[in-house]
Amino acid sequence: MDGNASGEDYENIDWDTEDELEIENITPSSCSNGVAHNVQAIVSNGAAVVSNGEASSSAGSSNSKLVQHFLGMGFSEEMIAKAIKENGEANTESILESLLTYGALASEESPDERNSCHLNSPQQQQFVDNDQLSSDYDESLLADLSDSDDSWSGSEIAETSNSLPKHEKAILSLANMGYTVEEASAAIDRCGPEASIAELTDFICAAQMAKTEDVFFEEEKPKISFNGSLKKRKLYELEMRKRKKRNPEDEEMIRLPNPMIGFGTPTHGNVITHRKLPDAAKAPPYFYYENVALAPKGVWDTISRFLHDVEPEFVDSKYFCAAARKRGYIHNLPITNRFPLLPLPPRTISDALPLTKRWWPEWDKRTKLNCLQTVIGSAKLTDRIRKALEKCGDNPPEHVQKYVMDECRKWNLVWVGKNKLAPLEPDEVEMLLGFPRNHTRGGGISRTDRYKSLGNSFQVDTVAYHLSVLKDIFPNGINMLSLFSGIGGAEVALHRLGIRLKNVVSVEISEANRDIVKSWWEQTNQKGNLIHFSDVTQVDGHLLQRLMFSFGGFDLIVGGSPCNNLAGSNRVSRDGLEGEQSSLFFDYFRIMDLVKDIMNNKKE
DNA sequence: ACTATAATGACGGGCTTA
DNA sequence: TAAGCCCGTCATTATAGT
Repeated sequence: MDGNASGEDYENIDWDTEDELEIENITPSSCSNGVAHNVQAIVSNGAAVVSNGEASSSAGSSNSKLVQHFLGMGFSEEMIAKAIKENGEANTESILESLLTYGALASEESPDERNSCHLNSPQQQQFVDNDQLSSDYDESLLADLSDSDDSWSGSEIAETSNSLPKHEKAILSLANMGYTVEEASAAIDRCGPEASIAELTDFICAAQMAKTEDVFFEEEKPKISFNGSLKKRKLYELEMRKRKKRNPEDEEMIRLPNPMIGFGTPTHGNVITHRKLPDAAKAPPYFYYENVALAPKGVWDTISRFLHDVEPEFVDSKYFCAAARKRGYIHNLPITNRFPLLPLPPRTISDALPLTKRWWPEWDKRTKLNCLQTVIGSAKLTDRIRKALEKCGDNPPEHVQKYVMDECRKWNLVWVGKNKLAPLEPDEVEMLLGFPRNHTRGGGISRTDRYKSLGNSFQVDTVAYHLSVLKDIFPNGINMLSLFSGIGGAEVALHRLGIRLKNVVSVEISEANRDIVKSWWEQTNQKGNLIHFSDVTQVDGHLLQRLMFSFGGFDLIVGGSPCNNLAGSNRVSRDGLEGEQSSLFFDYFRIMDLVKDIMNNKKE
């Protein structure tokens, strides 16, 4: 994947021009009402803010890359600037060390210093009065606000008793969210008794991160590679185990369900109809996070802990279509009255690919395909298999059958002729994943890249089933923040559900993928606005604030962060959540937290 | 002929379930 | 205990484009 957040290619990213160009491409087709006009201005400004930020941290682009890197880890800009000044730009390790030291020192410093080490807490971000805005815009803003307010007023509200003193109540809620009492009270000590739960969780997360890094540095001081190593993961797991020992019943490892049907599927029905969300997860907006289910041990525990301790819903898409796809979803959506996309997709290979039936030998017992991945079997492979089969006539001996079946399962081969196996065609993958035919075709994308983009995508029917509950909640449509959009699985799902897409802010590193979504957007005659950005690490509070200000906040944040370093088929760099690409999960967390903060401040 | 892009093939292992 | 599964990476080779 060209998605690579820590490479040298940052220098090549030209925010202003690229984004303005993309906006310009969109605006003419969809700006009949002035809203788009506003958005254009806002996005341009947003980009300008980003570059201003880079400029203000002085000393050019490599510096800003550095700053962004640490911002991404959750340190405040002031601290980063300070650390860079002390250590110089060259030595990232010593900068990080300084940053962590500041964190440690802060606890003994004066109260004023306390807030400076908060993770990502936006400084007094508020919504300004919108006198200067056009009436069009005003209307849409109000409509949106009432949308989201309505939707949340009905949800179950806190059951914490009012008799408790404030700080004990806070400890209680934090404990409910899965933090230890020590962590909670330390956070309250540091942030003060008046601190909001969000502030407190921010602090705890920062502390946890720092702690993990600390262990790493203590034992590995000499040469550290920044892009997480296996050792780093091992140490992280060690830390997990230590924590578990300290508090055995508190830190239950997440286990995968069998059958993997989450809270239910269209065919299994809703097995679970009620769940209790942690308080912190009840606040708007709705969020939906996705990643591979079979991640290294401890990864889902960490992801869950960062996402307000919401339990993952593990679902295998083989219950929705003809191909397996084991994924975990963490979301705060209601789970009653879900409904599937119609028509229901074929759920066996022979129904999905009828032409294969004729050639399917009786000794191939498969009815479902395995997970659709990013690479396919080669022509040479299927040629070898054909020759092997031809040699032994109509009834291949056991060992040949086993050889063939092993390859079939490994490469998801299907029968297309006598003794002839073939990998799936890209349009067959599109169909299995629930995308319109030719969704990824043309526009300059190579076959190889089509497979890659598709292999990295959502299964649309599965995601749509989960998101279907939004249809009643937002009859007028939604504003969505789509992180790691890929080829637009969430967008397609919502569209097929008949949920209008008002404003979609989409962040996707691959230009080919952005083109795919853009072209889908045009072809489906979307009336809303599609706003593209390329790099999640560059999405900051200012940008979000401007965007949200323009259309009244997000109703939904969707994202599946990179699985490269989690996926089982990665033999080279399965480094866990700290891996080069997979660590972008922390940007999902960071951005979600920023959005929540902005939306909550707005209400007060 | 040279360059850029696309396709190919070699590369295990951690973890779960039966 | 054994079988089966997995949103992958990288260097090399083939092909397309000029």
